[in-house]
Amino acid sequence: MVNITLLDGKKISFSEKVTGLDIAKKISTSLAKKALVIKVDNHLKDLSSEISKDATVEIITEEDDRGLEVIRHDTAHILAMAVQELFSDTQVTIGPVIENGFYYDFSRKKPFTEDDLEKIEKKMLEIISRNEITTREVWDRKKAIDHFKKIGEHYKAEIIESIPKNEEISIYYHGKWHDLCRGPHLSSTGKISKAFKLTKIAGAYWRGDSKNEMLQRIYGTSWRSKDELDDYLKRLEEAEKRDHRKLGKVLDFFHFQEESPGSVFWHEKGWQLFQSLIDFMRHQQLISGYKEINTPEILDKSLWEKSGHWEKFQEHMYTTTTPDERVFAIKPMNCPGCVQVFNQGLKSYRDLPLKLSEFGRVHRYETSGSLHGLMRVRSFTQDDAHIFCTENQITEETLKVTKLILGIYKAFGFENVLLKYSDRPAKRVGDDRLWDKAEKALLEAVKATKLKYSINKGEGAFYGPKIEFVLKDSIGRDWQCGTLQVDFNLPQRLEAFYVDQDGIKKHPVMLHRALFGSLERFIGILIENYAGKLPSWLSPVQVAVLPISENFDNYAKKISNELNKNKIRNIIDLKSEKINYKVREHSISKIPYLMICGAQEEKDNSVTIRKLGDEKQETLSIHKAMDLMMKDCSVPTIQELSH
RNA sequence: GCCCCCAUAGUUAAGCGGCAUAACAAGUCCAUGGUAAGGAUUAGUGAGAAGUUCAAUUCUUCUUGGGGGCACCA
Repeated sequence: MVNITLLDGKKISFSEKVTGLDIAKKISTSLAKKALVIKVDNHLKDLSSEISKDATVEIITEEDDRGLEVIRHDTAHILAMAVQELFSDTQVTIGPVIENGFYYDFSRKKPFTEDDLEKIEKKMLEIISRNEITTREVWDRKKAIDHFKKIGEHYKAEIIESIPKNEEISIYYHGKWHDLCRGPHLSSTGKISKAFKLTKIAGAYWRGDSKNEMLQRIYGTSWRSKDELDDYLKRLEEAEKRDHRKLGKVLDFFHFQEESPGSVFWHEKGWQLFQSLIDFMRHQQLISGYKEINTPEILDKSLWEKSGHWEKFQEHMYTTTTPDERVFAIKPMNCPGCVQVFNQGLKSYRDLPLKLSEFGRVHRYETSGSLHGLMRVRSFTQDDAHIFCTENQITEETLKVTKLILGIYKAFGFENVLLKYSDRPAKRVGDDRLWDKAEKALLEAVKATKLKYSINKGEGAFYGPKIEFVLKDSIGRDWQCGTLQVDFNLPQRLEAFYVDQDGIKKHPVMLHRALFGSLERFIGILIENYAGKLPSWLSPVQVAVLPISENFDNYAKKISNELNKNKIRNIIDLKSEKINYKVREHSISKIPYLMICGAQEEKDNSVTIRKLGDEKQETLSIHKAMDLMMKDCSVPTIQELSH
């Protein structure tokens, strides 16, 4: 007697062992048709797997996301199958499910081409049509290793060797083709959705290690139906339209060029945006008790040796030798410079916490392949600050920083923020006792924020553990922006002291923190988040003044002057084009307000305002128009933005 | 850094082993206008280096930069 409990609590009894399919059939024939896999006591299993003792069973169909994942996994399998049918010189390795699809890594001397992808897709469709039956076998470990070695599948043999001893080695057959796999799988290839597409070819290291061979990865996406697939492809297209590199060019914000790979040439408009963000941040920091400083870009090698950067960070550092043969480094971080400012004049415990902020431009040599528009550059500006405090102040100061960060992100509409806590890396400076202390203090502070956090082992900075503030952008990518690090090391190495209550000189603790992280990256994220349609306070040009014809140029100039007086960033378009043309042009360049000046307006000292995205217009007196602009275009505070 | 792909006018693209195209943008002229492109006209182009060839923008090699990934990371 086998008693099966279904998810809704209903029980079905069978006189002997049953398969998942039997159970589905018992419930309804339509369910049996739709069933893909089953979940037995929390383990996903094949539909054909036998259940011989009482269990809780869930029948999973394609409507379930877990069902879709199984479909994707199967699609990855037939991708491998198709590739091996077409290209016999190919070894298979791994092929997992990822967000929206799957990939499979292959080892083959000759690279796959775009044309190959089409051939492979055709072959995959053929395999689905052949409706090959899936069977599962459990093999002896040694037999499996020998077998895969014999047929030249050395990667598979290596995988089996690394499977924990207590796990069984399961082999799946789809017709004659077979692969090592944990499963579960659909009962035949005919059940696989035809709504898939192979999307790209890429290189990927075996086991993700750059020391290993580079394999060829084929990515694919797969969905329940053609409609879902088309939807997905459309979403990708939409995301592409928001690409900050494209918009940055169209909106005339910035450019890159060969002579300085990974460094931004900011154009007038992009730089204005940059300055608006700094204004915003400067004001917030002032309210929060920070003092702004600025330190040199180039500092003698000896200081970097002292701080530990020379030893631990050199691969990212630009250096320069002067005609007198002194070696300098261009700063990759602001901290050593900041400590020099702290060290001027003896500090008392009464001065702590001392918060020194700096909009510091740092240079880091990054590998060429990692560069990506504004998101990953070689020269960037941090909204950096170093908080010198006592051990007892760490938690409180961390909470203050967190609050400030969340407030600032929220002001831009980023409400989805995660924390990542990273502890000591292999490459580090300082005594492990100090690390124990720093990690404990920071982890406590993380817990005190009551935010969701994940732990990244060994990913801290070389001088201290860190938390990272990760936000999601409009196309679902995670970006690390803010960061906070607890540092007991640099104050010692760079001889920072304060005099405590008891009259004894002690080292302060340093909290390194950045909120936007990199201004450059943050701007990239903002452009994509707003699809280029920046809120008016950030928009580089806030108003375009458009005369209806040349006859009203002078009146338009008067309006423009009025805007200038009120510090509203505006342009005036005196081109001899029709108003239709001008409205179109400036709408495309995403200027928040258009002010139209014609006979009517000149007559009663007014302007007609058209807001970006609206079709209606409103005629206001100059006075009222200026009030509206000043209200909507000035740099706000967090408090104003958050409602 | 590694694998694959790409490089044509200010921008987006087309094309060809033998005069290099189009659209938009820019300039000039006409039109003087009321909310997403008025008309005419002018000028402007194959990343860099080497090779094959009678002839290279086109084929080959290298360099540089860019893109998609991997690795690395703010």
